[in-house]
Amino acid sequence: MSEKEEAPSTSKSTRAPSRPTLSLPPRPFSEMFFNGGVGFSPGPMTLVSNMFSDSDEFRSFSQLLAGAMTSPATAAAATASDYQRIGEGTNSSSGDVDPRFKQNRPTGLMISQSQSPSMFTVPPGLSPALLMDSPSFLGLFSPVQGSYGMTHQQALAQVTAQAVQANANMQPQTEYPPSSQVQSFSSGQAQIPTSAPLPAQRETSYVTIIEHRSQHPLNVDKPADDGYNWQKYGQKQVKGSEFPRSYYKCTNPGCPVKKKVERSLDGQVTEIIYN
DNA sequence: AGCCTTTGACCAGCG
DNA sequence: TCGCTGGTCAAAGGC
Repeated sequence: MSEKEEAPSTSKSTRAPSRPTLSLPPRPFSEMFFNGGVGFSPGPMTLVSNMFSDSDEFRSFSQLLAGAMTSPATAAAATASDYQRIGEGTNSSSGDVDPRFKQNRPTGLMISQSQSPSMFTVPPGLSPALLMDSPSFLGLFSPVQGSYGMTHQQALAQVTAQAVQANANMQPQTEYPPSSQVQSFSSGQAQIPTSAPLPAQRETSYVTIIEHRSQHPLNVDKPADDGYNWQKYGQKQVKGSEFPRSYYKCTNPGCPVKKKVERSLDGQVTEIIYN
């Protein structure tokens, strides 16, 4: 049961003890979402894109997440450190970027972008299930009332939306775990492929959020308790990633959601991708 | 007994 | 066509 398999011997340089920390491009994404001004039907991409625009209401996403944590086990901070690379790929100013971005998870990002149009990631600490009850989002996002019985795309959109709203709803709080629990949330701005027009159709939208966070020992082997039941169905050491990637699927009846989790040896969740 | 994890094998996509 | 890689399957075992 060791949550720790063999440490990937392939690792280039031992894990850096410290996660990249960037200041977060804060913005009341809740406003962006709900008052975006566009009577819109934002896809996850749009949502997240808005989410990470600039603002100074929040200093870091970790704060948001911290507030969103509903249980100690999920208290954590996500770092959007990789956001910067999202959609940006290697074009543009790759030169002024922390090398870690390129070294640590270039592939993850690429995968997220290109392999699964409907894929998106959500900070693990969020509680999709909790958000299920969020009328505003349901109404906003889709006419669907529940998470099941909807299309895969809808389910995806909803989970993302919920996660997003969770952040929005929780943000008022300012109390979050001490620094030991929350690593400073690094982030850049979420760079969504600019070339990709934010479509009216959410079918094609996708969002990738890579998060780094401190993980409580208790929850080491399981994905964040987000209200869904997850069954692990595979694990792989992915090339280009320092840590093994675990594959989970939602075991709730009719739930099409799957997620991939990368977790470091010390239990830190390094990446969660819902799709 | 049922659910979940583990893990090797298999398959598909891509260069 | 072949090898690599990521994702999934399914049997076995544990809790």
